Amino acid sequence: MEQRKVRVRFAPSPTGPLHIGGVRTALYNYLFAKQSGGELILRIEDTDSQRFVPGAEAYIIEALTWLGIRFDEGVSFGGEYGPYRQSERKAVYRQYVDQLLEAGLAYIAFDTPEELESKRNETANFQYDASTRMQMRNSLTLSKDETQALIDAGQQYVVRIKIEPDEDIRVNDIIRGEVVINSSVLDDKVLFKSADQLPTYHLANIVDDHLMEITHVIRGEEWLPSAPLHVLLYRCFGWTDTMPRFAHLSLLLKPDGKGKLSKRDGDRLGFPVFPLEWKDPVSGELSSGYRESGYLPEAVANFLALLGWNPGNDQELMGMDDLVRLFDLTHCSRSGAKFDYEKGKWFNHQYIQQKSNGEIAASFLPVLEDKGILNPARAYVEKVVGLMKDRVNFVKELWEVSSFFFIAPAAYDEKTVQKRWKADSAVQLAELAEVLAAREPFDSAGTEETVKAWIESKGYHLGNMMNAFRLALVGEGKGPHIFDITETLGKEETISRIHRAIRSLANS
RNA sequence: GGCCCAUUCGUCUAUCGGUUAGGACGCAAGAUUUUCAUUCUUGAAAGAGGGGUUCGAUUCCCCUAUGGGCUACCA
Repeated sequence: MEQRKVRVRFAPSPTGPLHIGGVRTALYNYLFAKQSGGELILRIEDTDSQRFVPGAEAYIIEALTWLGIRFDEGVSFGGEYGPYRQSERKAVYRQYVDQLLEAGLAYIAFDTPEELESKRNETANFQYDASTRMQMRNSLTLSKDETQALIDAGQQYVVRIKIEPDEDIRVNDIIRGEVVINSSVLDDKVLFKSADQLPTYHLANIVDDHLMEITHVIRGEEWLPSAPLHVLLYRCFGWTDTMPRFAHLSLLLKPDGKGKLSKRDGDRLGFPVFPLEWKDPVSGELSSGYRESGYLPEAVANFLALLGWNPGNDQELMGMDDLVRLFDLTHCSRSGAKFDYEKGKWFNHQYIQQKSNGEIAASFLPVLEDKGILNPARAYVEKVVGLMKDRVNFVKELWEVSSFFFIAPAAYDEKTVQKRWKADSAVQLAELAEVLAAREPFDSAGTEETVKAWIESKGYHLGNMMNAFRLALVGEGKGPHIFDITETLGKEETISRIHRAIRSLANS
């Protein structure tokens, strides 16, 4: 068999923001293409003029770019096989529809939507197929002249594929193995619509995949039932020798309950189901995105990759390079994966730890500005980040745990005061302030040594002393190592906070 | 309703006939620590049910149940 260069495509419909499941499909296509040294193509399947949403296409490109998914060809990326927007390929499809018509593999049907509707109502399980098409109004039941007359009269019609009954159609799926469906359960699907004079997904998909020399179709499980129809279409066109291999991915399911993950689950359960924030152009409704929620793209990619695939061992933390190297379609699971948002947070935590303090500080700066901390010293922010980043899942959470580094406590946590502020705390801290004033340099380890030696010489209780000290610096009973705090705050601020605490807690 | 796909800890999953059924998230406990976290250690936690095939089934086959998808002039 001829060795063709791997070419895969991600082919979304611009009907709204890209769903996280779609993002995963795009990611798998990307990983597969990269590891085989192949090409990834972005094709926009906008053959449903009714559901077109402005801005969706740009959203899709921005989202995938953010995640690090790079296309080699397609809408906005150029290439030799364009145009890559199906609405711009009308003439191409018409030509292939005519080819099918001439070969007698498809036929013209005049039945109106209303007629079909009433047919479906009066006949249970009505299906437009070999068993019923001879009772309908189409080019099979009408004479050639009658058909032509109707067309000339401007009568609207669709083109349907003529499926021969009673044949087992085999689809070889990389993930699922051989799937057999009898052609009798398939209906004579519409290939070309009268309403908008565009092909349906089925026709456009096969024609484009063939023309664009696609070698592997990696798509969602929702397409599995129509895969036999697609196989049949390749046969009708005589393209079976270059028919792509199929891989149908299991779906992403709701974390709780039943069904596949939907837009509403995000709102209901409080996590994003879209990569980027999206504002519906009509309703104005805002849907949250992973990017705006503080996720690192690497974390999202890693998390998503593992939802339905695994490297065959225990490895979980994988950067894009690792994923490209390890990805394997045969290791994709056949069953749907419930979306585990908690694990997604954990991945983000891991990737925050991997980033340098400088990088995290850069994304923390806008948060600080938002909190009124204008133009903080960059080195100071980086130092704080280094001390605090292992406590957070998201950059924005850094503020909650480290605000005391930027704003001296104005109030002191009541419970902590009761527990940690002893009768002699004020006196002891005042003495401590003097010891600190004399200490030079003010580094963490050296200061700790000095203070501990002093406490011991005075016979003070170490725990009581330190806890009161912490209360003075932080305002509550938590935080990093206390001398890391003093080093970061600096001598002047440290001593100032001690006096401040004494003033307001002296009577406690 | 019909057709198709699936079914291992709560969740994501490993196992490609023989394992004390492994890992991770989450949860619990302990250790470390002047605090809160982090970290580390430990623990609880699974083969849907029933038939086969086999010396032996989580693994292969069938049935049932359950879940999911599709069933449009939507993709």
